[in-house]
Amino acid sequence: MTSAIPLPEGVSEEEFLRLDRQICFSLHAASRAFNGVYRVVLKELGITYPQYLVMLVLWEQGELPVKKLGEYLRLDSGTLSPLLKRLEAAGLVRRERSARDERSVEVRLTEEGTALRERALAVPRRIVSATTFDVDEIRDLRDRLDRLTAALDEAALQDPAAH
Amino acid sequence: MTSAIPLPEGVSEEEFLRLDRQICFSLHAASRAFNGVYRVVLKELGITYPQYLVMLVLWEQGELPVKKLGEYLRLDSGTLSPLLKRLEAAGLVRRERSARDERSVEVRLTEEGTALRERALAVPRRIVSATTFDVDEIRDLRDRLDRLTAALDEAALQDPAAH
DNA sequence: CACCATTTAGTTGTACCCAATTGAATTGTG
DNA sequence: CACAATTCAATTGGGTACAACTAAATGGTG
Repeated sequence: MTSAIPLPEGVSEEEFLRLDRQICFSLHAASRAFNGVYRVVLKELGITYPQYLVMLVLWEQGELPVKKLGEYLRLDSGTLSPLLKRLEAAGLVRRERSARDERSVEVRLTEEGTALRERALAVPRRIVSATTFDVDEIRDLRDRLDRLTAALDEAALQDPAAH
Repeated sequence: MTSAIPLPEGVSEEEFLRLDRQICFSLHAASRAFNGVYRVVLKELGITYPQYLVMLVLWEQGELPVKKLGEYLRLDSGTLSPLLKRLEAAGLVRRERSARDERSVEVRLTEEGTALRERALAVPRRIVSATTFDVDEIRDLRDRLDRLTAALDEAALQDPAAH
């Protein structure tokens, strides 16, 4: 059984090409544009955007193992390990092997890492403001993107088999 | 003169934090999810998603200099140079210094590169289908993302001065 | 013609991102 | 208890992405 194809029959291959190109370009561009604004805003904090995402989770959750961090952010250890080392080198976090489970590494904030939160408080307002979107538009866009992500993740799992 | 802040006064800092987190995370996730689907679909063509974007432009435009390619894709030479070398190593493109202007490098398709288009024709349909979005939804999302990108690009230019 | 700013690719260094592998620790089963 | 399967972090390798820099070529301007 193939997955549902919600597109009308009468759409030409050229039309698909245009649509595909447009949506991918737009998404790619938006992602990089966001990154660009974050680069500017976070430069004064001395961290990158993915590092900021990690800090957000730590500020919210306190300490937690690399595994959990990866689940929250959907990143694997190949991405997180070097990133966390850089955060440790910057003095913002500490990494310690768990006593209970020697396989696990606990990531926790240092004094400095905790203190950084104060300076980071102004970031979201600046970012949201930079979008020129109002609260409802942002929520709406977020919902659409989440729906898109769910569909794509689903397809990535099923497609290799469907070929 | 500061840029317009379209947000109501009564929104708390915590609310901004949530919004910021959600929209950034969702965009990040969507971008990577798209990349994941492309990875799966393009594996049989032996190219990556950014390489596919380059091929799309070449299939459409014929030959063109690295500079123009970068303008179309919003990528600089630091990204394009190694990418194009890989496409050349794969036998899909050739790079030749322009006779008119020795600074410029023309990128053109090989026989093999041109031939690949046939096998790539099925890609857009599969990608669009994977989104489960219909044509209107895609166009609408594209428009929102483009609006977002324009606003963010604008902000990235002005923000350093605004501090 | 000589000088200088500009244009264009390429290189280097830093940082993500993912696939695949490694190695240590833990858990489940007989 | 022994041993296989699993879990978890780290590492390695290939591929973007961008900033800063280099180097060659071009195009004025005096």
